[in-house]
Amino acid sequence: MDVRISDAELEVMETLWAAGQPLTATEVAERIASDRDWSLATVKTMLSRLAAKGALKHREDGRRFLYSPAIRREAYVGHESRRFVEKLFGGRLSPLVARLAEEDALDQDDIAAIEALLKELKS
Amino acid sequence: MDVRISDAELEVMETLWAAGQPLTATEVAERIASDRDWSLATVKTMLSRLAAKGALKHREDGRRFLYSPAIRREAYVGHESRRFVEKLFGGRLSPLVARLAEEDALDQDDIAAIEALLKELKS
DNA sequence: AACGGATGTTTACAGCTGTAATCGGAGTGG
DNA sequence: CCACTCCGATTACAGCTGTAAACATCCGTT
Repeated sequence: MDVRISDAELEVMETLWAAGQPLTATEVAERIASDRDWSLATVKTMLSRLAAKGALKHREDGRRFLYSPAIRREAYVGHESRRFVEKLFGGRLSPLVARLAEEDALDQDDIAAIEALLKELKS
Repeated sequence: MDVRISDAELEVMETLWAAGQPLTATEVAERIASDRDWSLATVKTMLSRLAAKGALKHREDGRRFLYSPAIRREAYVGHESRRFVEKLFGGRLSPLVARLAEEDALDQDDIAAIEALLKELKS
């Protein structure tokens, strides 16, 4: 369950998560082409590696495969977030908030959203 | 200025940051030995790679080197934090807070600390 | 039946990582 | 002066990453 996904692989996962339905390799490539500048071969490599890692599964559809995520985005993102906060901030979120605040990486909207979340938590 | 530091290398940087003074390779190894189980050779490799990357600098002290960080921890941590939030949360911190909250990864102290920080920001 | 296109699989290859062993030069005790 | 030790530098090597080309196979068309 501890699937590590590289930056490039993540691009493919994001595409599948965003699609909300199984996609063929070609479809994935088309949707990624706009951002990154990958050849179809590269996308296929990513799909194979992700399948090998168990991050996605594929179902046969005649000649081709239909790929879909095998893990939920929330689960993956939550896992990575805990890892990150653990690694650099001793597992506490507040120092991260402090650091980003210090660097003016938080806008008013973001701050308000966080406050609302925390207020919710206390009730 | 965009120094990438791997997990293992980070262990060495943390040691130097924590030391607050230049250390020899042997000293670094001693201080790390408790956590990780690295040979002195491995620590030396890390020091060389970090020096090559410009993450640390060394000064000659007779026959050996005294190593010290070339970048400040706050700068590195801030950089990585922005990268991370950018990569998984579209650059906004609130969704990260939401995710961790959802997974009960925030304790009361942490929450209180964050609220205090944000309150400070608004004044 | 042969050919070309679509598709997954295999192979490629350089750079980074984790983890070290080994080499070569300098200083030290005898 | 010589063997030994300490230290940085060089070399090693497998696994992961980014990026892709080549290969094998099947399907539909000519």
